[in-house]
Amino acid sequence: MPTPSMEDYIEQIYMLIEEKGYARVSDIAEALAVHPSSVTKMVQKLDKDEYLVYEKYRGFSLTTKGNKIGKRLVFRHDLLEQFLKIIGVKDENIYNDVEGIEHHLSWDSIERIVDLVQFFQEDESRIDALKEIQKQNEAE
Amino acid sequence: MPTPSMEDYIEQIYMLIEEKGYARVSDIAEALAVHPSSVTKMVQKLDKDEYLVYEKYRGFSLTTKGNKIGKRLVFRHDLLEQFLKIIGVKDENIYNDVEGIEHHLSWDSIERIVDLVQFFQEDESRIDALKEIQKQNEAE
DNA sequence: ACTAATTTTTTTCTATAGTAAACTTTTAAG
DNA sequence: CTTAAAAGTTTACTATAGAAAAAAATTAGT
Repeated sequence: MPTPSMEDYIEQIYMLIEEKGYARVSDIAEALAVHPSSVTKMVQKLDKDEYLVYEKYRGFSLTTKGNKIGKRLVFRHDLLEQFLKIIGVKDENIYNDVEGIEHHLSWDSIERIVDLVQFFQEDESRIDALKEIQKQNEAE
Repeated sequence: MPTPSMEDYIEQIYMLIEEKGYARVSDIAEALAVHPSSVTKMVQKLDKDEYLVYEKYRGFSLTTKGNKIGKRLVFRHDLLEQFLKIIGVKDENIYNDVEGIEHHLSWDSIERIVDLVQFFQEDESRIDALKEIQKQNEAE
């Protein structure tokens, strides 16, 4: 099982590869706001654990295992962003909150949140009712 | 700002004091599943940061600051348990998930979850509608 | 093709938080 | 009131993850 930090890297690498076809150390460092030296170290660990294949100075690509996990991590991340958005969390808090919690929820909880998002999407009046409660509570 | 680990200790100490009037190193160690030596070390740090007053071998008690924070942490923990319960997460996953995420949500998100819990509590048919969606999704 | 700039890697260092084992203090039993 | 057990503390060690600075490799400009 990858650690939370390993998950951050796998997720980010997956997204970069999806978006640009490849992932470089400096892109990852930038996206995760860490130093390139930290990226190199982690990439070496991810290679050892077979999430990717690493060739010094030449780059790396996800293994089947890494790719499969990456896909799930991105799905989970996007779901949680959607969820916080729906319940009215301010945009400026969403990224950090998702970043913090995504690694700590069981897949049971994730599935329940899938249902919950669907619950709100399939009948917009539910969102309105929630907003109404928020307005009430805000007033106090 | 306390780290996630510090929050765990403050929260646990607050609960023990509420429940029994005092908190001992061994109780905390037991509750958090760490060794007594880890508790001593952390208690010393919490004393240095003025969340509690520590007297070697004699015990400790929360400062006003520690008490105020402890109260909020326990509130947050209980809220998140309620939330996961309502959306149908299995009991055996709730504790770990809450333990994982509680330190990583902004107070903005916490307030939105307060509203969400109220949304479900104030009209039970909403819970039924959610359960209906869960049944559908489970079938697939 | 050569050198300068960029990118990546290595090495050494930091902080947090936990453990094990030895040690000290407190408490409780006789 | 002494001593054994229990509770708590210290010290030295571990792992994870990140940073700074120096070194190495790659790439880009001329």
